[in-house]
Amino acid sequence: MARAGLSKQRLIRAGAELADEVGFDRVTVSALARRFDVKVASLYSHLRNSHDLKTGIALLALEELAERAADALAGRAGKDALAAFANAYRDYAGEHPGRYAATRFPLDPRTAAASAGGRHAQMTRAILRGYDLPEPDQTHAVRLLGSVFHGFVSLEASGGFSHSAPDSPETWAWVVDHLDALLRSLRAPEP
Amino acid sequence: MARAGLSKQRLIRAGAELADEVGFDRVTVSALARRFDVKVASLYSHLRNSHDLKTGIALLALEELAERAADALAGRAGKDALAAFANAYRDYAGEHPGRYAATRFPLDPRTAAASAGGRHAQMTRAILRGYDLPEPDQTHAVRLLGSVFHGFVSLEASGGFSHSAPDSPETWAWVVDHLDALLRSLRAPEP
DNA sequence: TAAATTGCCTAAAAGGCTTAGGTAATTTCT
DNA sequence: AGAAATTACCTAAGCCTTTTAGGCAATTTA
Repeated sequence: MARAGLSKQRLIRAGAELADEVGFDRVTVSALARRFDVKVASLYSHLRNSHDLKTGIALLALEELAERAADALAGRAGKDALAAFANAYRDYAGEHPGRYAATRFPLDPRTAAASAGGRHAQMTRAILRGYDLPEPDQTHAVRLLGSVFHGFVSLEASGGFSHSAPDSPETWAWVVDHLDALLRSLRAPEP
Repeated sequence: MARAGLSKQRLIRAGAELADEVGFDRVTVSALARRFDVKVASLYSHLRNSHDLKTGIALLALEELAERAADALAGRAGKDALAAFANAYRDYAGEHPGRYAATRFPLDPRTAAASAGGRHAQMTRAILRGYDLPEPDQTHAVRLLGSVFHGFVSLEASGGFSHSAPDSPETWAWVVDHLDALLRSLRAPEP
């Protein structure tokens, strides 16, 4: 009997595609087995359990998102960097809704520490460096940006903005604009 | 045999409690039946299906949250109203994490239209009235507030802010403060 | 080519969702 | 109050997902 050529990597990758197609919370070991035309139990040679699969998808998504954000940030500073970073975030969520949802999958502390999650915070701080904020404003600002980006993307994904003018890209630009203004207003005074 | 005295209302109420205890996505018809010491099939006289139960919990939560927000808003205006509204939101999510998660359950358009969701948007607009914003800034601002509140609460719930100083209530106050400043800066010029 | 490993299989248990159809408790009507 | 109608909960059964145990065949290694 020919083998299907499964591996943890391939399964996680296919799981991510499945998530984008049907939603992260509908990703199931069974559905994945069907996709490879293989019996369910076969997947358990590669995955400890269903939680393991979801964790894998989450880590993959965090990695991809971090890479996109890093690319977007390269060679930019100030508002330019802020906008590029914000767009990388929103675009990724738009193109890969299931993967984006996966980035919210709760990771146990050890896994989280080894994930790309830290790079996200690092990049946000890098953007803020251009605004030269004093502590503790900088930390507050990291959290504000995280909240706005995640909140916006998440409300947009659940259709919150879809039935009223102006359309949501317009609001997105407005939000980035005013976040920039807010951050500029916080610049540390010259010594 | 004595009856348990089930009803759709009671089931949804108990489902909401269960959600707060174990998480909204772990709310299950079976668990609910166990809680009432009744066979699973019995619940199907009161609920169409599991989706129906979750929808009910979502509607309950939206209702409760709207009521709290309305109470918080009563007799306040300007920054005072903004802070009270924001706190109502955050406090509710802190006290009732499962119910809060339920407010994000996707409702079909007809159900959503009949829900308390509309009142939330109305209240946000009421707060903004105090800032006297021109259109389309007002709509953008409604969305910004929604994004920040939801994003913050959601990141806080998933433990995003818990392992670093300053603590998250401090950031929350800071965020409300600077949102107020942002909104004030947008006030329509005197005619 | 024989031995060791690996990849996928069958089988089965446990738990969740849902429907169909039945019996006992309660309410309503006479 | 007693009969009739309704309601509340039950048993039974089918289907789906997760997970474990143990087996055989394909592949890799020696």
